[in-house]
Amino acid sequence: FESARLEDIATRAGVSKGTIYLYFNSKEDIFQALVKGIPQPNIELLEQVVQDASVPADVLLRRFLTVVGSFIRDERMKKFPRLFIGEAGRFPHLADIYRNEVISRAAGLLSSVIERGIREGRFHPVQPLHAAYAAVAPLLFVAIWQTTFERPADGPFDGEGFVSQHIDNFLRGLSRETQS
Amino acid sequence: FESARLEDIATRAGVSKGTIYLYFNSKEDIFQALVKGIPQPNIELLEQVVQDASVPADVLLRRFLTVVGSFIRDERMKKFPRLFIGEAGRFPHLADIYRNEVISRAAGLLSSVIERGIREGRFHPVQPLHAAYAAVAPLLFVAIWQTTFERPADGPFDGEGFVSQHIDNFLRGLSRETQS
Amino acid sequence: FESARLEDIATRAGVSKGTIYLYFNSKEDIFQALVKGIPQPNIELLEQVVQDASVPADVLLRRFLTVVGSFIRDERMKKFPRLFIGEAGRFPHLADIYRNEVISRAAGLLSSVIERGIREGRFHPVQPLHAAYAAVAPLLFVAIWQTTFERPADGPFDGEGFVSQHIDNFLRGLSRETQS
Amino acid sequence: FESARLEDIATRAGVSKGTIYLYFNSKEDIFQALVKGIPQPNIELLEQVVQDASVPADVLLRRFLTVVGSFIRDERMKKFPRLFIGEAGRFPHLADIYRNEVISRAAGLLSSVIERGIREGRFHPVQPLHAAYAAVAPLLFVAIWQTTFERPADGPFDGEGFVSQHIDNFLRGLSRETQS
DNA sequence: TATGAATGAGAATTCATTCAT
DNA sequence: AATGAATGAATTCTCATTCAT
Repeated sequence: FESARLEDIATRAGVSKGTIYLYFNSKEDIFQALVKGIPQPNIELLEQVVQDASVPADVLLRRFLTVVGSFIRDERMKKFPRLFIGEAGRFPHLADIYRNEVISRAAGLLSSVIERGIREGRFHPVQPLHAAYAAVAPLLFVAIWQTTFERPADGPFDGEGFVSQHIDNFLRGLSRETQS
Repeated sequence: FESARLEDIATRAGVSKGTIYLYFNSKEDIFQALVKGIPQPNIELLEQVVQDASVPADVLLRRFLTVVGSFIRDERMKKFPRLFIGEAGRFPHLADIYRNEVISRAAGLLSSVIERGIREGRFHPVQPLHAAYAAVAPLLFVAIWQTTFERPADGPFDGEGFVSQHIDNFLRGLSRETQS
Repeated sequence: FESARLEDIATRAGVSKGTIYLYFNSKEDIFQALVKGIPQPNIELLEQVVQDASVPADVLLRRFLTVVGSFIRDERMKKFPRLFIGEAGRFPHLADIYRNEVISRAAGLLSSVIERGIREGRFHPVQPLHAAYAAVAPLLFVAIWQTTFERPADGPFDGEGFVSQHIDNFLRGLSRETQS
Repeated sequence: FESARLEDIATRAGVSKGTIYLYFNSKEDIFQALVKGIPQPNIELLEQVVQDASVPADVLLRRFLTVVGSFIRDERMKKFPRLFIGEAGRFPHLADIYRNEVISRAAGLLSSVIERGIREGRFHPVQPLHAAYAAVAPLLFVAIWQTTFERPADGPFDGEGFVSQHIDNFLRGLSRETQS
């Protein structure tokens, strides 16, 4: 699903152009279905992760970002950000869908964890939604980098190492206790 | 230059489509020139910021990110990431241009500052290039968010506040000394 | 059978698209069968109407046009002219079918009645085939008007009144005796 | 302009597909322009024909139908009825345009002449709009016949003779005085 | 006999690029 | 140097037709 060309999507799915239209009414429909089908179940999983109030906010935050980080390194998820950013010009409605169904929901969950951490005195008193976006941005960066800018000649980008270092660093910055 | 359609570029520049081809050989050329014209001078400025070895790495890092943060909130710069990500499908070479001339150079500079900070014992011993990307990702996020996902109904996104909080948090996470 | 799309035809017939091809080799075949099934029995009825040589030509003509006029206001018959005219672009052979099996045969019959009327001195000495077409044209007009141009907002077109007035007027024009 | 395929329209106009879109925004636009450009000036001419109140209604009617009859045998006009009937399925709006801008206006004019003839006692007291449609239907028939059903093998259809006989017959039927 | 998933040629439309003036 | 009319390859979508089950 990485290409925006309908014919490529069809080829990759092992069918022909026409077949696609048996299942979707338009290209926009396909994207809508992609969003509903792939990231949304993950978002629902995240909702459960967050609800566990017995876990300290910093542990929860680490867990949350780790889960998002591995989601986004999944081959199919990885392609979403670039796909939606690229098609946003042609189909502005798609950007709204991705924002409302994925980004805003994930950021909202994350922001609530951060808020709790602040209330509990574990986190610095930051603006929670901004912090949520800042936490997620490097994860999106991995997806965009690997699908758009990475070149074989560079050798592979160590997404896992990058994500884990980012989480460590982000949590160190957010937490009030000194951490060596 | 916000639109990727050649006709819009021409209209906006106040000339006709044909005229563009007197100065550029192709759309790719135009983008290359855009990159040379707008972000590159800024990159060169950053090169100078970095060369000042008398300034402690943490101060330099803050300075660097502040500068990049205000560059990227400039109306024209803001449009670049989305523009290049969007066109990367059709013209894969464009992504290379942006990567080589902007992202890699900025990340290289940043990475060298971080490396120095580690050597000087001020920063945690992180992978410097990864840290550089993680530092810049939220800044790119602002640009992509504002050009692709922001909706008037939400009220404006406070880019300045977001960037400044990110810099504080990032530096807190990277530095070895405790910071309240 | 009002739609020209094979899928609609199948749905309306309560079978699947594939089933249609068990009975017909092509869309052209279906149309041919449609013509055989619906207008042709009517044409055969008309053939009998015409054969009654004991009836004066003007009476016969009125009878003939009245029958055609009520045929064509039948819901299914009404759709034929538009259907064949519309498909003629893609399948030129379809036009031939409708012409040969319906129009030409009906016009031939009508023309023979007119010829007899002329021989009997009841009708003006017109070109019989032209007169036949001119007699039938307003009937086709009703069908085309109602299926293509009529809009609910106008209120319904009084097909019956139109046809009956046309028959009166046509016969008045064709007959030699003065008629008030 | 007889074909509904955009590429044929372009070829016939001596340009390429793309060029068409410099002048029209869509296929629907082309049809709209065709209606405005070709039949409308003729309708305006008819409006003047009708305004001459010094001419008896029967003379005016003959003049009107003769003019319409020669219009419709013009190569370009001839193609309109079939074009609009054929495309009406895909673009219902086009049928409205043709109806409102051409058929209804012409029928309205004709109907007013017939009304006058009835008031003057020259014509039988018919329903004027129905009579107008009945007068015009054979003229449309010529257009549809020649563009859809005529085959070279038949020899050419004598459109002129057909029209003139129809006018004679129609007027004989409509007028109150006996005419041999 | 019946199905319905799959096909692919064909149609409308877009847009980077060319070229005569 | 500048124009803008013209091009045609590429893209989305439709629909008659096929074929394995």
